[in-house]
Amino acid sequence: MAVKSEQTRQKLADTALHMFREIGFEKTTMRAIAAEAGVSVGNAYYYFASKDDLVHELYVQVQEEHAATAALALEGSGSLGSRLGAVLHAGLDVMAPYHAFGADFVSTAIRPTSPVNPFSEASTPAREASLAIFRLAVDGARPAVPRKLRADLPELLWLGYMGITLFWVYDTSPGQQRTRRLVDGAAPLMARGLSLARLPGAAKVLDDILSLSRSIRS
Amino acid sequence: MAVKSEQTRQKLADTALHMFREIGFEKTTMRAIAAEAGVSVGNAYYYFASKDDLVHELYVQVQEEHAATAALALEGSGSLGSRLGAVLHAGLDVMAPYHAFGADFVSTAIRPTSPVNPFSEASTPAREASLAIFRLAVDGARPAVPRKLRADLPELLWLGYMGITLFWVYDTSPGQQRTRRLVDGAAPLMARGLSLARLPGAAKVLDDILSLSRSIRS
DNA sequence: TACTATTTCTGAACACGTTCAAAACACGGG
DNA sequence: CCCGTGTTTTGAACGTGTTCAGAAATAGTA
Repeated sequence: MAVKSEQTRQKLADTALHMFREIGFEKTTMRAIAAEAGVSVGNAYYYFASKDDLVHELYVQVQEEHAATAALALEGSGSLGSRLGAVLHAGLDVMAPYHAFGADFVSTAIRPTSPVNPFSEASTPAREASLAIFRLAVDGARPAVPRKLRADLPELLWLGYMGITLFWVYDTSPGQQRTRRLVDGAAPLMARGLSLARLPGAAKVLDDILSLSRSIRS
Repeated sequence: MAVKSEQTRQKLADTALHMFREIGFEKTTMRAIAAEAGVSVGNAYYYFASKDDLVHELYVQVQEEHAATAALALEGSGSLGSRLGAVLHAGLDVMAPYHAFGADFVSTAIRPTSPVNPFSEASTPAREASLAIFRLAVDGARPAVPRKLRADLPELLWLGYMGITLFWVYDTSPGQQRTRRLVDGAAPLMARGLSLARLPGAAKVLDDILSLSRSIRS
C-alpha cells in the first residue's frame, strides 16, 4: 500500500528535520536518523538519495512557512519599505530555530550541484514561491513602484534576501539582532533609493544598473 | 634538519594544489595526495591538520598572486572605475585555472569554522593583503574619492569582490565572460554612483547607507 | 489458494577524512 | 659508541556517507 510507504518517508523526514534542529548537521548521521526512525540505513536511501536531499526537505519546509507567514503580513498595503521589512523579518522568524544549522546549510546550498541550491532544478518550486512573495510585496506597495522597475525588482530583492540570509548565518549577536537592524535599516533605505529614480542625474545610473542586470542574466 | 621537514611540507602542498587544479576537489583524496607525494597518510596530517588546511594553502597562494598582479596594474593613476576594473580583472585572471574547483572552494570557505573562510583568523594575512589592494585602488584614484567615503570604501569594495567571486563560481559561460561583462559594467557604474554624492537628494541616501554599514559592523 | 512481479527493506561492504600508538630517524652529550 | 630526547613517519583503525545484492513483504492475477 502506498500509504505505508508515505509514512516511512514522512517519519524519516520528520526525524531528520528534528535532529538537524536539535543536535546539528554533523551529529545527525544517516545511521542515527535511520535508527531513530526505526528503519535500516539502506531504507533511508531508498527514500532520499543523499543526506543533502534531507536538507533540501528542510529548505522546502522553511520556504513554505515563510511564504505563508509573509503573505499574512502583506495583507492590506503599505510603503515598499515597510512591506519589504515585513517579508524579511518573517523570513528571519521562520529561520530562527535553525540558526546553529545555518552554516552547514549554506555550505551545502551553495554547491551548484546540490539539490539544496536555491537556483537548482530541484528548488524551482521553493524558489518560485519565494519570488512570488517579493512580487506581492512590490505590487501591493503604495505609493506604487515606478513602472520600469516593477518587472525586475522582485528578483533583485530575492537576491538581496539571499545575501541577508548569508549575513544572518554569520551573525552571532544575541538573537541575531544585528541582522534585524540591517533589515530595519536597509528596507526603507532601499525604498528611498528607488525614489531617486525621479532625480535626473540619478535616473541614468539606475537605468544603467537595470540594463546591466538584464544583460548579465543571459 | 629543518630543511627536510620543510621539503616534505612543500612537496605535499605542491602536490595537493596541482591535483586540485587538475582533477578537482573530490578526486583529490588525502590518500592520493600522500601517495603522489611519496609519504604516508598520517604524515600528511602531521603537516596539515585537515584537507581544508590544504585548500587554505591554495587560497593564500591565489591571494598573493592577485595582490602582486593587481599592484602592477595599479601603478600610475586613473579613474576609480578603471582602477577598480583592473583589480577585479586581475583577480579573475588569477583564479581562472581554478574555476572548476571554485564551487567546492566556496562551499568550504563559507563555513565560519573553516580556516579557508575569508573572515577567519587563519585568513587574516590574506585578507589584509587583499584589502590593501582595494585601499591602493581607492587612494590612487583621480579624480579623488570624496573624503567621507575614503575610509569605508575599500572594505565595501572588498565585500563586493567576494560577491563577484561568488557570481564567477556560478558562471558557466565560456571563459566566464558574463563575469567579465559584469566587472566591465559594474566598475564604472559604481564609480559614477559615488559621484552622485554631490546631488543633494542622493547625498542623504548615501550617508544613510554609510552609517548603516558602520552600525552593522559592531 | 498458488504463482509471479513489484515495491519495500536489510545489512554488509566500500572509499573517504581523520586519529593515534608506536616505530624510525636525527643528533648532541657522555 | 651508545644513550636519551625530540622530531618525523608509518599504517592500522574508527566513524562517516553511500552503494548494492539480495531478502522480505505486498499486490496482482489465475
